[in-house]
Amino acid sequence: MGENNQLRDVFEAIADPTRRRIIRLLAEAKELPLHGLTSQFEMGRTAVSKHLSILKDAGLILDRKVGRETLFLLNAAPLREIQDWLASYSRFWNHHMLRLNELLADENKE
Amino acid sequence: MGENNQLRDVFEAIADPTRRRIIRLLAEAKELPLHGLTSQFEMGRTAVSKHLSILKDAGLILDRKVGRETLFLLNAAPLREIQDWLASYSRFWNHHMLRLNELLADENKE
DNA sequence: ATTATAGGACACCGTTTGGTGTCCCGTCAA
DNA sequence: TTGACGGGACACCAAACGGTGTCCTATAAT
Repeated sequence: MGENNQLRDVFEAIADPTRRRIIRLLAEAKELPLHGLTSQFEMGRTAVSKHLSILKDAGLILDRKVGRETLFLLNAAPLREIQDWLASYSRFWNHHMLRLNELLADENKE
Repeated sequence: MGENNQLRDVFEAIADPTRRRIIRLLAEAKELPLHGLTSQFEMGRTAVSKHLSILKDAGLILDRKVGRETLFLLNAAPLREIQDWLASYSRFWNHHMLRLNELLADENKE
C-alpha cells in the first residue's frame, strides 16, 4: 500500500514561502547540499536546516550524506494529496477540470 | 485583471485542518451561519469565527448579514493559485498531467 | 599537522497561532 | 416588553513558529 510515513501535514509544510522556494530550487537542481541552499536565502544555515526537516517530516524531501555534505532532493509524491483535495473544488472555477480528473483516474488504473 | 484582494496567503489559509473542514462544509451547504458551523466543531464560537476571518482574508469566503445571522459562503476561485503552483510539479508523479494542463490552458483561451 | 568548511544539536527569543472567556449590542420570539 | 439567541470585539493564554547564536564533530584542503 502507499506508504504514509508523514509525521507532518503536507498542507502545513507548503504553507511557508521559504519552503516553497526550497521545493522550487530542488526541482530545478535535482540535488543540493545545505550550504548550496542557504546561499540562496537571506537567513542563516540553522533556519534553512529547520525548514528542510519540516519538509522531510512531510515526506517532501529525501537526503543522503556524501562526505561532509548532506545532499537534499525533492520527493514530490506527497503533493498528490493536495492535488486530490483540490479536485473536489476545481468544479467551482473550471468546468473542464472535473472531466479531466476523471480521465486521470481512469488512466491510473491501466 | 484578476482582482488580487488577498490580505493573506491562500497556502497559509488552507494549512489548518479546521479551515479545510469549513471549506468542505461550505461547499456542501452553499451557505451557513456562524452558529451552524460552530455546531460541527468541538470548539467555541470565537475560535470558528477567527478561522472564518482568516479564510475571508485569503478571499476564500464571502459573508452577508441576514437579520441577526451572518451567512458565510465559499469562494473557491483563489484555490486556483494552488492548482497553478502544483502544475509545475505534477510531472513528478504523473506523466499525463503535463499534457492535461496544457490542454486546460488552451481551453481557457477559447 | 593545521586550518577551513559542512552541518547536526541545542538553547534562546520575539511573534504568531489557535484556543479560551467576557462584554456588549442587535434581532427575533413569548 | 422581556428574554433568549446570534455574533462582533476585545483581553488573555500556552504552545508553536521562524528566526538567531554557539558548540561540537567530521571531513576536506593546504
